[in-house]
Amino acid sequence: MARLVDVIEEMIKQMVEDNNGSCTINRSQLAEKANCVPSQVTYVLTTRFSSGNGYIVESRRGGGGQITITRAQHVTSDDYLHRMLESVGNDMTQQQAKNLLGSAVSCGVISPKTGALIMSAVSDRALSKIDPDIRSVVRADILRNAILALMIS
Amino acid sequence: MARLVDVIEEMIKQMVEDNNGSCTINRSQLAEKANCVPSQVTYVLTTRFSSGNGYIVESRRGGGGQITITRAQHVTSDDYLHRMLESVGNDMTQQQAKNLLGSAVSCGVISPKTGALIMSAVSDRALSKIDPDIRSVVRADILRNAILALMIS
DNA sequence: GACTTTGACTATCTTTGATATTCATATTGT
DNA sequence: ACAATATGAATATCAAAGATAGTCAAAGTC
Repeated sequence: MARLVDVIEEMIKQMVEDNNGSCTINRSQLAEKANCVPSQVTYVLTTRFSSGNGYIVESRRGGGGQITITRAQHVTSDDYLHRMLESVGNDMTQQQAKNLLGSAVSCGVISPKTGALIMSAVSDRALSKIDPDIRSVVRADILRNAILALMIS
Repeated sequence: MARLVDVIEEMIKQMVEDNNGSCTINRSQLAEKANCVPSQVTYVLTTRFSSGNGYIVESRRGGGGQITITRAQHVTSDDYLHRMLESVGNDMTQQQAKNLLGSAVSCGVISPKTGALIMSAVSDRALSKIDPDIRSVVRADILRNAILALMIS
């Protein structure tokens, strides 16, 4: 029942933490360990380790190819918030928002309370009255404003 | 004949109460158990578990999708810490400690920074020099003392 | 008439696999 | 030797299939 994405996410995070904030993996090997196809690893990296989530991912193909995941060192909260702001695109699903805020919370840039507050403000429930066609766009708007408010205060 | 809404409402409330004020369900499974269509569950959640009713509902679609219902109750930090203290038994594994602290952090009772600090203090890594036979017992001791310190401060 | 029940359709997230792209190294032609 | 090419070994991409939950309107019930 455990989702593959969660398993792989946890494996990578563990390796990063166990190794001073950075780790290098072999995609095929990790896929084998997690018992999945290699592209699943790529999926996890794009959905859970984007720059918006505070990680830098570099890779190389070909013989001896590899992927390096580094937890970004954010000098200041302001810096982090700026990057957060940039990573909010034109639209954003609930899940994407959750990931983004969760990362900010786990980095200590915002408090859990603040994270929960913002999350509740951009949840599908809070926005249920909005036409689903534009909901994700509205969510992105609210999120950008919230982040700006954090930057000012 | 009891109405379906009431049956489902009761089932969910029971689960929430049985599980420390929060439970996670699978919509289809619950619908099957209640012998109804899945959307009926959604209907109950909207009409009986709205934020106005003191509940927070979060959900996720897709594979492994789920719905989490949380009773929003006001518990003082001190209450929480007391319960935490009680739940630390005679011994505690690293994972149990992680779960306990994670919950406290996500409830906002302690900051992520504090959670990480305590976790590092009771990690297997920190306690590696201790005989594995008594490690879990020592961990529980440290944890109890740490929680007491939080309560006093 | 208000609330409940149902089900077809939609939206979102995950998993898989086929194909494309890139890189290192071996091979070949001159 | 050198440059060009072929080969094999990785990773990236993308679309289709699968798995859930949400929406909405019509039908049913009290």
